[in-house]
Amino acid sequence: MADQASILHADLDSFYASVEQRDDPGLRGRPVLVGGGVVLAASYEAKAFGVRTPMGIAQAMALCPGAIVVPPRMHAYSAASRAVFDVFHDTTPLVEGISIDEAFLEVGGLQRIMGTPTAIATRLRAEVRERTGLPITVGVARTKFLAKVASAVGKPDGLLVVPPGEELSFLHPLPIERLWGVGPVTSGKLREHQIHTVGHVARLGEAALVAMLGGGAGRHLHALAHNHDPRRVKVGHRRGSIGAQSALGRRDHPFDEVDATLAALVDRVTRRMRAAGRAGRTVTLRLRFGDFTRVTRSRSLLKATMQTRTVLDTARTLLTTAWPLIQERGITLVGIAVGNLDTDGGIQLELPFNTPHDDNGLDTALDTVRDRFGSSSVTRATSLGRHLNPSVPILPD
DNA sequence: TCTGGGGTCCTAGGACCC
DNA sequence: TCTGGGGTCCTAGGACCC
Repeated sequence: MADQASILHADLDSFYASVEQRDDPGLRGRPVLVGGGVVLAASYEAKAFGVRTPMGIAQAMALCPGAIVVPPRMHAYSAASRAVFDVFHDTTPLVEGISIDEAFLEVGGLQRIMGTPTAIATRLRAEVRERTGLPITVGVARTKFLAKVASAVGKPDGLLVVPPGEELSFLHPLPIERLWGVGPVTSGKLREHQIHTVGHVARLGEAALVAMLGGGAGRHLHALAHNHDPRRVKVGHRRGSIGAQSALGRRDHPFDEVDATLAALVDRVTRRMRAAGRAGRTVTLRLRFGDFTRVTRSRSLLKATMQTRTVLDTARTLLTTAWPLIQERGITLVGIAVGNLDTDGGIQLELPFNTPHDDNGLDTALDTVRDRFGSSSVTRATSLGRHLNPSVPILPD
């Protein structure tokens, strides 16, 4: 681990609500709720009344009767996000975006030019405020995990630096819910065992945690409680799936209605895929029922696609197979996602194989590709499909 | 606390391959 | 004919994050 706290976690405060207050001076200093059915974001004035996301608007209004409800303006938030990320990129090339309003920045190599991480973080906050008009909190630490905890503790509109040497005394008194990966289920299990703070978790020992939570989660939490987090700030993150979903309400929904919703969702998703230039191979149908249980049904295609027709046909097949379950339990949400976005950018050749493992056919095909695109563009060949007419994607590096 | 829309990662069994 | 170890891919579910 580095000997200096050089990872910044920058996190905009109540992002959607802050953008609304910035763009409409009449909302400043007042409790603002962004959302329709549920609260997507609440200003700090509203949070002071106990409003949280994702709370129903009705419930939030009961807690905070003077709140002003604003419908979300996603385009404004995307634009604001881009402006903030411009400031990040002007600070360091090592920026890892995590969501629309959050990023990690590695500033360890910039000391000579830009000053200490603390100085850089201070300047970053001022610059975000100046250039975008938005409040932002920055946490600084040696690990990603701790930087993120620091920004959460430092909110709102704050800067919190955790120097090496003070890490565990900062971390251990915090409640277990501060650990990344501890949600309602895991926190319930831990609290059943009278484990309430991160310090408790740290003293517990890995074996006991693994027995309680399973291998993956147990080892993960043990490491975090000791501030062991070797992950570096990573640039050039590409998402692995693109999806859309829609809540349906608790009444009865005939097949045609669900099918029409599904078609609209597929249209939205494939449009976004084409705009991003990404093709995917696995189509997943997401369903939620009246009792709030969920299931997924998925199907992997032989070739990656971004075509509305292909995705819709697959989605419809999945919906039809799941229909008996839907009739039994009542549907309240339908969603579609296309994943396995990994063959995009490749060139696909359909080979007329007559027998499996026709290596001559494959070699001939690869020669064809080398002739057309140059030998350096052929870096990997995979045969998909096990018997007849496999399709062979040739992936450039 | 009765719950939106967008994602990520992990686990596990089964089919299939060498 | 019965057997092993090591691996990938697919499907499904679950927990979690913002």
